[in-house]
Amino acid sequence: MSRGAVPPIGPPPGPPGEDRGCTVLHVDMDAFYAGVSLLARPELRGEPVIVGGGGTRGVVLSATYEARAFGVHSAMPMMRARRLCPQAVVLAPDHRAYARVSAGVMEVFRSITPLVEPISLDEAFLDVHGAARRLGGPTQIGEWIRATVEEEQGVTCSVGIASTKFVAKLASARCKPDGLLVVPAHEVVAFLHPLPVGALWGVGGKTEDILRQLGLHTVGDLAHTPVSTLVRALGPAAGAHLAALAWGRDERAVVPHEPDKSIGAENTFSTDVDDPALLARELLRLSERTAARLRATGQCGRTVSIKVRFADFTTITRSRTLPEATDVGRLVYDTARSLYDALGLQRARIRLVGVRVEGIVDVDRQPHQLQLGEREHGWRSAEQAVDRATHRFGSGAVRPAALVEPAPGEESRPEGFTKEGRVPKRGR
DNA sequence: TCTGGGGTCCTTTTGCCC
DNA sequence: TCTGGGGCAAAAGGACCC
Repeated sequence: MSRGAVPPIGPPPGPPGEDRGCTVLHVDMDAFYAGVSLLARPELRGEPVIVGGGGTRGVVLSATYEARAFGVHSAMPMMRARRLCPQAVVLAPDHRAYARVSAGVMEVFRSITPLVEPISLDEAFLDVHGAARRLGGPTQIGEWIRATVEEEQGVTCSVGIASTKFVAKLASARCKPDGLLVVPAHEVVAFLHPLPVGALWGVGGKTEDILRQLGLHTVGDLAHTPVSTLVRALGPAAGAHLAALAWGRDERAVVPHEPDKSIGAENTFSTDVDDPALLARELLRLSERTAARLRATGQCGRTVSIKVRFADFTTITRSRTLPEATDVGRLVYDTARSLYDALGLQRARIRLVGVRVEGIVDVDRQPHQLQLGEREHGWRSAEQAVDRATHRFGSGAVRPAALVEPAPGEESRPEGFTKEGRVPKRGR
């Protein structure tokens, strides 16, 4: 580790004391996925670069600011992004690199305070109220984080500092890229009220439409609307929540670790599928993947749900709650399959299927009742053996026979056997 | 312009029990 | 015996976030 003890940091810049009471930091990496991908391709620095799924149906995961200048942004369909910026270099995502850099960045945060709440790979809240005396004020800590992250990981980030989470988040968005912004408590309302309602966390396209029809365009408009009007239009939870946010009120604390509520996997086919055998095989693959993740994290869950998206993008879900929580892929699949069969679809054209397990608890806190026959136990042992083999030989080394058959577009060669025909080697 | 994959949270509907 | 309704949990859908 090149990093020694945290700071000493010099005297605070700017007006002294402006950041007093502003103990929440929101750190947001700038164009994170694109930035990390460029670490391996430094010659592309300064060029428009788009990171996104290949295929015909991918979307933009991230784009450099040079590409954003052409109107490209994340979640945009790749087809459109390429049309907007044909000269952009398109890179496939490298999730391992993102996870590695993210872990390094989170470690920088945790060297400041244990109160780190990761929101995603590229974003986190920090509560520095306990660190301030030791390390200097929030602004100094923010500047130290920015310098250290760039030095150690080669990517830049922006830091928003405020007394509440959501104002800190808006602040980091306002100073992007590569900036830092403090919003002192006495300036919160003046900062918020000119912003468009869509800037608020929780206001997406639909809610924005509803608010616009009420003639509400800015956060200030929202603030001066009776709560009862907002509740009628948006429901009790969202209405009351937005009314509070519009005046800068946000009680949510920085929480270091939130337990999982659900774990799942889904897949959009490269072209719509109506072959029942292929759909069943995909459900099996997704069930196995979901259960393997449950086992890897020592968790199990009681409700299995499936998601089916049709060619016209309409989406349905179906779920069933089991008598007992499980982490057994076979049981997840049997449930998913029975939910799917109950739909009674006659060769409908399907775009996506997904499998999810909800109602998650730690496996050692789940009382296990012995059942007649205990078939499940056999599957569980078998799958744990598969986990061990996967750990040693790599993913796909062992899998259900049904999954060894090629999926469409896949060559007739099991995963784990590479193009060079190499058999996976032991260990390492 | 044709929409990924991982999630969380909220609302409404439905079914069941009393 | 039939009906209404409260309370609850599960199911389903949808908005939203990164």
